[in-house]
Amino acid sequence: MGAAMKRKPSTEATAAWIRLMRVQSRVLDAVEHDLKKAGFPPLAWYDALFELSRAPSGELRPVELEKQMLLPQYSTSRLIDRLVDEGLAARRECKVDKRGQFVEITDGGRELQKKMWQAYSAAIEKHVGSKLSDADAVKLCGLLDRLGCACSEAQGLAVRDVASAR
Amino acid sequence: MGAAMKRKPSTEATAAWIRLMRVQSRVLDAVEHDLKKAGFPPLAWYDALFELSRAPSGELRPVELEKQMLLPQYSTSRLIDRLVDEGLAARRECKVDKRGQFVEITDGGRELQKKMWQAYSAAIEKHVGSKLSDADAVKLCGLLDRLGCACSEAQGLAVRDVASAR
DNA sequence: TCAAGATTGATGCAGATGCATTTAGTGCGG
DNA sequence: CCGCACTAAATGCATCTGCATCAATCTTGA
Repeated sequence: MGAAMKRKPSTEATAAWIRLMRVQSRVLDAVEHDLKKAGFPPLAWYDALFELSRAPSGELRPVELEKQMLLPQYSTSRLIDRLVDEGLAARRECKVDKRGQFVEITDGGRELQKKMWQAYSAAIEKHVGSKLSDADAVKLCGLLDRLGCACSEAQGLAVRDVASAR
Repeated sequence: MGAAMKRKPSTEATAAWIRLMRVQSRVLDAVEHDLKKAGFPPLAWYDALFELSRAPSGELRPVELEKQMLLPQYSTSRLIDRLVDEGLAARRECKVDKRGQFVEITDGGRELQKKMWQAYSAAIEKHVGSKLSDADAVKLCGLLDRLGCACSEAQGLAVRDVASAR
């Protein structure tokens, strides 16, 4: 493994990289914009509420949430702060490990999650679904999955459950 | 166009949306990480230097740069501040429109852009190229292009030129 | 049993971002 | 020529992020 292992990407790979960055950015901006226009908080709040809502008893350890959401630890900690400030979640003590805690979604949190899904799903349909046949969406998934390394586990779950999330 | 137009996305579309977000985030993180580990500034600096370097005379109006990079105005303004602070670009007055200015890449800027391309291209190959055949990369491009609305113009250029950028 | 190390979560600080507004200059219609 | 709407770019302010570090607690192994 010398300096020679720094190989150059093909034109095709570079083009795919650029598309991946640009298209994701555009689509995400569009969806976030729709959500904000409808008066909702950022997508990250939805993701957190969704993960909490589908957890047993509606509660998770921050460290679990962190893994699900692929966020850094401090970022999760502050997101929880905000959810708690807004009454969407509550911190509960963890008896078996006093360092830790549980974060439990509140009724208000569940309600917001459901309301957001209305707008969120409409935005996905508008910015993704309407531009791609189901067959093409499947092809796109397959190609993207090859780029993500070990992302299939958490991802697979999320996909299945999001789809049935209402 | 009543409330009924809020249609629900298919399972496939939702899965594609999730993959697009997660995979992009992972791949971008990986590439940015490699770049940072090699001691380089963020990718946005490269993009700006690249746009400047390929512009006629190596200079652009901030408003042009903004359009190329799909960044908000204030963000471009501050990015230019940083490039100028580091001696990678210089602000030059615009005689035909005194509100405006030109931003010109310096020799140091061109040099950094080239050095970064070494690490950047290696990272693209490592995180994208090596995981996808050229044919699959082309397929991925095609599918992604259908999600991005009018992104083809600037994108097409960038792709062609990035590929020949050294 | 107890010290060393690992793990959980919070936080101080510096820098970045988003938003609204400001400053300066252009160009058009009257 | 002037006023008014418009565009270019910068900036004040609040918030958010990343990084390093901290405090508390748990676990391990001698």
